[in-house]
Amino acid sequence: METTMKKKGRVKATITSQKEEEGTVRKGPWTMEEDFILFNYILNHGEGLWNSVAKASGLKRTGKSCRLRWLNYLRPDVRRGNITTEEQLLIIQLHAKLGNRWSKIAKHLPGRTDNEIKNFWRTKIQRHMKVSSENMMNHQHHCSGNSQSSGMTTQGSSGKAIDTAESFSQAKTTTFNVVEQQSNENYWNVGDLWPVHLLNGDHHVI
DNA sequence: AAATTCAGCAACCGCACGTAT
DNA sequence: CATACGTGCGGTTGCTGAATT
Repeated sequence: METTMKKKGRVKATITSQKEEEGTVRKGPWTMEEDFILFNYILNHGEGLWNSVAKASGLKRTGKSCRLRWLNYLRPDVRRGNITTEEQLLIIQLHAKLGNRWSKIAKHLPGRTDNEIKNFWRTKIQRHMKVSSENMMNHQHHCSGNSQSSGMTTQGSSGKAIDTAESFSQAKTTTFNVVEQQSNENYWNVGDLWPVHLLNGDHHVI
């Protein structure tokens, strides 16, 4: 997977968004106004046909960007932060079964997005696994010396993390405690957008 | 108190796949 | 059947705030 050189995306994106040239596609963080527009539009017209959403709503965003914003943030049933112990375990188990099929895993966790699960996995679990495997390596050096199989699979490009569930759930009971996360204070609450929905008297979505 | 490092997360990109023409 | 287009997915980047030095 050669993706190391290919993206410098967000910095450039932010700059262009600041310049705000006419007719160009906006990138980077969403503003509250944009959220408001998208939210309202989807309430009135429903999800799907994202390219049309992007055009018809007047947003200078790509359809992809609109979709992502809706799915990961604006959607009313989306739950953010505070991944419970049960959810953590479920993620581990599903990942052992499905590999990096984040959207599949997300389907088993109502309100969770593939992006959130993916981030959770990378930041919390993968990091933990790395530490564990380092510890294990040290331990092996001391004990036997020649066993190559570490028992840790850090997930290659397509493989499944066969042993991660086991090792994680073991470790979890002893050392791994995911810090309860605050939902991002930097962002306006989706609830702030809800009154619009009610004002419109429009209930046919959701 | 200031500088530096680390961790978390939103959002981008490219690719793959499905459907329409 | 071939091509175009729209959508979804997974990997990656880089900003930001928190923690540490």
